[in-house]
Amino acid sequence: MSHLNKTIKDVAKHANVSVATVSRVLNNLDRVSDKTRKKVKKAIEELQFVPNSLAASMITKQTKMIATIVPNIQNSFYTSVIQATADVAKAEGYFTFVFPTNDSVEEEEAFFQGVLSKNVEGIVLVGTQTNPDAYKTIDKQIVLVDRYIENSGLDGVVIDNFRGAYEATTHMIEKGHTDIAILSGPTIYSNWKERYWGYQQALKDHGIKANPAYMKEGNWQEDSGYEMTLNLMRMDQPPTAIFATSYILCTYAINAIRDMNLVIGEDISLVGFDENDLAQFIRPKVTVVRRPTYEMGTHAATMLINKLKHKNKLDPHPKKLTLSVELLKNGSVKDLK
Amino acid sequence: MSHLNKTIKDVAKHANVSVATVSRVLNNLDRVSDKTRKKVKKAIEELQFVPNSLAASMITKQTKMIATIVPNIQNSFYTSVIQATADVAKAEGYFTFVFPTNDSVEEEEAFFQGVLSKNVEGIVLVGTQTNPDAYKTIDKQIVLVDRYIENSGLDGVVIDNFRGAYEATTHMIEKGHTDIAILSGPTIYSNWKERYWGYQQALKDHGIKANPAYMKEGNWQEDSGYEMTLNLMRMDQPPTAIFATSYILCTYAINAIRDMNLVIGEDISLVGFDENDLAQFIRPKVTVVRRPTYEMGTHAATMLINKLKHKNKLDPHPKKLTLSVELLKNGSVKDLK
DNA sequence: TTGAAAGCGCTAACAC
DNA sequence: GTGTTAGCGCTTTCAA
Repeated sequence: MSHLNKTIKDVAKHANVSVATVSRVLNNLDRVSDKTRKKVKKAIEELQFVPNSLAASMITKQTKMIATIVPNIQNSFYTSVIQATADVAKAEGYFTFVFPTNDSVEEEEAFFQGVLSKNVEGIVLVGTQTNPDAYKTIDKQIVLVDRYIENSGLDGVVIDNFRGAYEATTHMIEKGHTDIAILSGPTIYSNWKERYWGYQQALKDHGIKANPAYMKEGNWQEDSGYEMTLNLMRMDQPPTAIFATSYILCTYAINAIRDMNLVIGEDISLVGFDENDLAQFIRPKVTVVRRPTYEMGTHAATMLINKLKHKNKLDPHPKKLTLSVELLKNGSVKDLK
Repeated sequence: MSHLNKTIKDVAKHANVSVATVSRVLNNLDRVSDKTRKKVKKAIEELQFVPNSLAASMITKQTKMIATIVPNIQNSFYTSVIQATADVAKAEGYFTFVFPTNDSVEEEEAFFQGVLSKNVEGIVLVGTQTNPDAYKTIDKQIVLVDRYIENSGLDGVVIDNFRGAYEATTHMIEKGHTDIAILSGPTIYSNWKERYWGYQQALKDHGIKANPAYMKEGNWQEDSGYEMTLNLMRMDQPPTAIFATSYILCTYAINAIRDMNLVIGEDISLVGFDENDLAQFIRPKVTVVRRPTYEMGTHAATMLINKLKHKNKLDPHPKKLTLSVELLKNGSVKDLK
């Protein structure tokens, strides 16, 4: 903020009008004569005046700023969401703070403190918390993405995790697999929990007893998928199929399988989550549960901005929008029949 | 910005002190007795008061906000830079707007307008413009990343593109290759231009005449690398080696090569830029020019924030920081000797 | 159609 | 140590 910055006052003086008039021109308000308007615009031009929207915010109580909070900004799922919110925000004239929490509750809270004092109007949040009351004290509009919190009273955009996992597992079962492993992230989050449930339900519905040794829960971060896959394949009776329930887990599973000199779709069947470079590169392509990642972001951002625009007539009922998923059968599941 | 928000005045009343005292406590200023401080803190707690840092900004001329502007937020190079600036900003108490320009000058300018009115203090910029005067009117601290503009008077963080390309090309030549193609992005940007120069210089220094038909310039976006690779390999005399000068170009080159049923390191040699999932997955691993992407971001953000902190004693000489690169010889270049 | 003036929530002299 | 007060740059009544 340069000290040399021109103010509305300078413009007023330069154009020989009052500050009120300049403000009217700036905000395209009515009741300014064409002549005055032109005069003011010329002055603005000549002084290279840039209005200080912060000062305006103090009065209008509108900052046109939102925040997008995600665990990580290098995971392609989250970047897709960020891209989407950025696009929607751009179209609506909003500016977006982006913040990675590293899935740390402390980092998230610290950021909340700071960004709330900046008066963001709302937040698109892939949160670290799972407690229904966790975000109760945040007196801002919030839309949760991917990880929903039941009974929190918050709006959210999610996918049909249960069905995605159910269909993926059923697909493997129908191909003759019964020894099906699952690589999961932390099941404290709704997304993982529901995928886990879908997997279990599919097994149950087909009369297959779930084998606890085949169920691996890692952190979604980094390379846990690699170790888990190695461990699975080194069992006395390894699974014949693996369901890797995230983009990252799938990537690491593929790497582990390759490093063991096993062939996907032959020695071991694999179903992943989300399309990704690797899963689409190898042949046969990996069968994956496809979800509309970008659309999740656009819906979330749109819901948020709609709420900001219609603050007065808010629907008090929390809305959870569930987008459907699709099983892309690409040939990485061997037919055992 | 809720209308119900407490203000410093409410706190003052509640604690039975003046607003000045509350302000002092808030900013950890001296000369407040322990007793008063405690009283104020208690009031803040009880009222759940969140200070409006925008109001403070108006007086202090400090907003603690910066912007990170990149062409795209789904490319892993840029996310690495964003992650880095976010990390540095976080450590320094700054908040970061993130904005993708899609390499559109118009979008970039529109964003500048908006974000400048929000009084960001500085900008980390992978810009769309190449004109030395392009950013002259932006009265903010700017640090360029990756794409430097000579004679712009701006600071920047880049890598030694020339040397990286020179060494990569020399490596191929030393393995006996003379028919070496290059996949480049838009050479209007310094990074591509320098890589192109490095490639040409290496050929020249080894007495190899450059073949214009082997030099392909695409847009860095999307899939141009795929088409370019196909076209190269369909030539009457295709190259024996390809230098793909970016992470994306390399990824698409790999896909194209696979789709033509050619074997990397055997039928066609390949050198890429930046490590990436795919280049590291396939065997032999792709030889790449490795650059410190995250460090580019941390250096840029650190330079920026240092400048913001020491505004008064600014070094008037523009600083260009060049980080070194490293050729990771991974075996995708066949030895023709 | 325009201007004067109050005030958004806060900081920073300056006084006591 | 603490309080009073002017004012940051802007919008918004209210008058003219």
